[in-house]
Amino acid sequence: MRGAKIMSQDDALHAVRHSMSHVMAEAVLEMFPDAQIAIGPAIDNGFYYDFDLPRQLKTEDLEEITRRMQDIIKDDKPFERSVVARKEAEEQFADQKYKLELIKAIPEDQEVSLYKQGGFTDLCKGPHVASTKQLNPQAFKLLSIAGAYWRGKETNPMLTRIYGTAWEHPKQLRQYLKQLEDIEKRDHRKLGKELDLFSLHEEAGAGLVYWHPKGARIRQAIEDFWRKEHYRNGYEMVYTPHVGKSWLWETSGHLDFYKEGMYPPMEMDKAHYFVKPMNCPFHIMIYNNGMHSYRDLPVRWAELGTVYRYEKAGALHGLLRVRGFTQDDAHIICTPDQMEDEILEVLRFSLYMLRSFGFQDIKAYLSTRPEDSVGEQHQWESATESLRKAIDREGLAYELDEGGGAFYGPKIDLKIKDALGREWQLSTIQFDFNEPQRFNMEFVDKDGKEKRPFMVHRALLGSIERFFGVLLEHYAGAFPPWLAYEQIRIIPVAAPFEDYAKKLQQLFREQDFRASADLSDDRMNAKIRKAQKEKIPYMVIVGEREEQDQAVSVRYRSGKQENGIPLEDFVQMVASRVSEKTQL
RNA sequence: GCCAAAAUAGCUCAGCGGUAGAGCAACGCACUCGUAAUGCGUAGGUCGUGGGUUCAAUUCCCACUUUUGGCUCCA
Repeated sequence: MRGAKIMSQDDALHAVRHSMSHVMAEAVLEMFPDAQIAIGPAIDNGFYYDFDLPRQLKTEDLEEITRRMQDIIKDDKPFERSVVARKEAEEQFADQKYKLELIKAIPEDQEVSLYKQGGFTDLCKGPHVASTKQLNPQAFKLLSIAGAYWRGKETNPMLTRIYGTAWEHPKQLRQYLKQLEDIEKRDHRKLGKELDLFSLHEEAGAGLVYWHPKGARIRQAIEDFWRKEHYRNGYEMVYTPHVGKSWLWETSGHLDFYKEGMYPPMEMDKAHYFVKPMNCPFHIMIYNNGMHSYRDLPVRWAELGTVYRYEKAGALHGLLRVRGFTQDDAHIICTPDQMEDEILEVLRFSLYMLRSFGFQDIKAYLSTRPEDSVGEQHQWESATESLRKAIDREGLAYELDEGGGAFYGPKIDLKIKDALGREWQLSTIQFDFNEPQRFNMEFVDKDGKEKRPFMVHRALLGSIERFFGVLLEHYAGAFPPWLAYEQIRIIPVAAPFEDYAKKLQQLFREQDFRASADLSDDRMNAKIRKAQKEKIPYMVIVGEREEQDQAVSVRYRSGKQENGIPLEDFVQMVASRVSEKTQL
């Protein structure tokens, strides 16, 4: 389930949800006495239970399961906890292979507890509500049937998972279902279609994005800002090819470690060319093109580099998971003693960028050395330490992901929370101890000796496609004026004022505003409705009064309206909203 | 890739063994209008693709493609 939490998961609610999953398991066992049961925990907003069933479940089955659950709840069966010997538990679940596996996995020093309600006993740590009567038969809903591998491993059998949501009161359930609807309304795929921003075409290839003119305008606004800020922050832009011969990918190690993520090779002149899944080897080619003195470092090279990666068919999702995307990539190549400052600067820059787009709630995730990895231990330690220091200096909240780094280096990921409280990973700052060595990168140090530089990969927005999708949902399509594909729609109240409308359009365009006049033969009301549905921030409505006074009447996207604003005042107001990047 | 559901006009959806229907959008005509839909009319679909069953398939069955919700993975 992708869904935001409405309330913090207090223990009572957790017990309700967990108990609900047991009730569901009882109901399912009533229907399928031969079913194998796996696990059934409480999760955010609800619960699930995994089953191995004799036949496939249909959506209609959920109705019957629901009815049976309601009956069980009404029976007021107590949840009885008992602690049993391992042997006893194994006898109890003699014909439940998944449960037997779970029992074996319980550490020796831990007690084995069972929970029983009515005719159903489950291996379970608890806790549960005291009796099914404490569950509200009107405060839960079974949401979906999904497949899930036993213990999440692809090689294990696929079980049938039933998801449900459960609350203490029906009112909370209704609230939650309402919120699911809100999330659906904000879905970037829906908004992208409604606002005509982008499309995907099954017949032309899954996971490949087509940017329509309106979407492209917004993307341009993002990219223009991005370039300007990168130059300001000491970056240079580079452009690199989209394909490279196998030598490049052998050297980088991608063909060893990342082959399953790459598009298959193209053959030409007896050589294999691969479409790039990453930009780094190309940036390194530029670096290795000549000698570098320590005086030249750091180099910071950025590129909006479009890469292609094979994603499993089932993983594709709108703009959020695609097969071709543009990273706002950059590589920082520096001496070891520049590293700490560079990291701090990247982190600051990243936070500045994210905040500029309206994301205020930002959290860091620091990932450290995994078991299988390259590089010296002291390198890992100092790199990790400088990442941690930078996070501290910026006063960011962070979580440690021990062993979660890439094999080639530690990293910081930044996640933002959107308007609905959902978390999205955007920025990533990663050390790389692998490629500098593989490509034999060097710089000449003060002592005249050739040494190996440090390299950091970083993407601030992540991928433009993904970032755009997140932004679209965050604003529910109502982009702030600096990003809006059309900032001003001029609407004459009637045909005689079309000339004034055209004049305004010209004037606004000279101010670099994205503006258009609606000269269609719709009535004014219809034009307003249209502009409103397109979520255009400013509607400028003009008739006789405005033309006479060289003024405008403004209807804001919010519905608020102001009449008779002098033209210059309006221009100035919009200009300042745009430059300050504020809403409306 | 795996499990489940789905694919009908540009969009949202109805229909379901006898080769299709609505609303919006588009187009045409009339209306000339002050803050979320003026009226009337016209046109638009080999019902995702390929097989099969049948006298007959958009409808039933199979495969494929894609989408959706999960599992897994991740920018």
